[in-house]
Amino acid sequence: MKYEKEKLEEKKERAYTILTRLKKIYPTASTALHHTSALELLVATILSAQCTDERVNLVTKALFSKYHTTNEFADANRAELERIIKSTGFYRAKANSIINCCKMLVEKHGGVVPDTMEDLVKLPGVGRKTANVILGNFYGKTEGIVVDTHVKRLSELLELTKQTEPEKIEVDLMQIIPKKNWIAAGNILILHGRNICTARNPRCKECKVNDLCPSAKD
DNA sequence: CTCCCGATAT
DNA sequence: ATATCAGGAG
Repeated sequence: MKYEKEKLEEKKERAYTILTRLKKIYPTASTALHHTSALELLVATILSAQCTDERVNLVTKALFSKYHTTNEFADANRAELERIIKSTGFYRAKANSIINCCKMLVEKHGGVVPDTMEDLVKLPGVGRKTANVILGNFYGKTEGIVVDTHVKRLSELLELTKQTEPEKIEVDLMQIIPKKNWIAAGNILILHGRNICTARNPRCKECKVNDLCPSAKD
């Protein structure tokens, strides 16, 4: 709890310095999930739960060559869909989410993926994390910050928040990061989490912001 | 809080 | 063997 007494302004400045330095390492920070439409990004993001983006891209390559429209996903053969996405884990729940989600898109949104947080989180299998990914990376809208397992871990290690619940962490981050950087911030923290600040053996020596991290080890 | 769940690195 | 991977629902 090194930064327990840190003032809000100081925390904002530290966060800004951290993100500015990391931005230089990851200049083109954007989603690593392959997609050519909002629908594809939605499906890919649903599949990304507790699974590496690398594997998601492998699966979606086959998946998107078979299913193209919201209608096709809504009417998909459940067994076949499950078979294709099986290797991403949670495959029954994910197949359910994809099918039910696309059914709602067809029934209530004319088959189009909505571009507001309000509508997105009403979709089955879609929470704030998934909604923020779509809003930020496809529609160029910033209604929040993506808080996935990486952003959660780094925010806690860097003591940018004392919260442990993703939604509360997001509120804290939104308070200390300028809105125009919300999208980039999420993508940068995710990349740094994958490359350097890993969950198991974080490579703190190689970390360019270890001097600003109370959890850094040598 | 638990459950969903396969693949991979350690 | 075990922890972890772009979470969300009940």
